[in-house]
Amino acid sequence: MNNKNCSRIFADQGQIRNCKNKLGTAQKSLTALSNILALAGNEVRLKMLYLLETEKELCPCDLADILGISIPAVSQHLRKLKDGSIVETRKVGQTIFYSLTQDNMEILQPFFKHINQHANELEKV
Amino acid sequence: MNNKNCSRIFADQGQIRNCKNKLGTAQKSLTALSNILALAGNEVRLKMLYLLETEKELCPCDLADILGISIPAVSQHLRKLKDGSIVETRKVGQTIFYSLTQDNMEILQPFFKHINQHANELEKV
DNA sequence: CAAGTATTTAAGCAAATACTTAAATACAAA
DNA sequence: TTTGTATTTAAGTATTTGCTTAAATACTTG
Repeated sequence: MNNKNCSRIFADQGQIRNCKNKLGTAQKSLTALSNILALAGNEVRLKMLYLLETEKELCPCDLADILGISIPAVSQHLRKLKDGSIVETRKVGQTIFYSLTQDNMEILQPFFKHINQHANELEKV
Repeated sequence: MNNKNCSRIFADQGQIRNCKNKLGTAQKSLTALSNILALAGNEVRLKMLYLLETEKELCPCDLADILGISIPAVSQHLRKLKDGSIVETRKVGQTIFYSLTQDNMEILQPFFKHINQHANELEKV
């Protein structure tokens, strides 16, 4: 009816109102989650997270070597991950070791499981 | 030693080689997963997925109304989700209903759980 | 067929991404 | 202190993203 976008007769205004309410309630967690997923949704960063999971900690220098990209590129990805509280740092001499924080493990852990499962499946073929 | 990027004495070449192998093995699943996460890593699209999960199916028109963005914007997001096999369509008259496929539920389901949990926590405060 | 409606596609644009190289820091060790 | 190393930051650029409006499709129905 009084719907600017959609004048479908069958448009269920109650449903639409209900949906808006749900989004309102979940707004903060939706924003937070999408931020984490956006970070993990870059292939290079996902590889970094996967490597940090398996290796416990790595320095930017090693990551650049493993991933085959420049050190500044690695550093900039790591900064984003650190800004998102996904990784933390430990300093040993002049080397800085990055590792995963526990903050978002509930979300990240299934990814690692998924990657390993599928990698194994491909191995078995 | 013979490492262009990193000449740390303590760089463990065995570890680095091992990491490269792991990435090679998991390459395909890393690419596939990062694609899905990139799609879900956009707040608007994450909302869409969340809504489709709770409502079973919705048309572009309703989504535009609920999300407060234009119909073409919705349509373009939906196309990306469809290209990624995350949603599928059902046609009723001239209305097209979008719904989640089961293909990536293993990955997506935890997100919905996470969103609901956190939304509930905020409610209780 | 003609008119209307739901959706998609096209075109254009501003903002965000992700990389590169070069310069700047920070620190360790000779 | 000087030199060298690990890292970060800055600057520049090409690409991608996500939106908008306008036009095109597809389909229904009078």
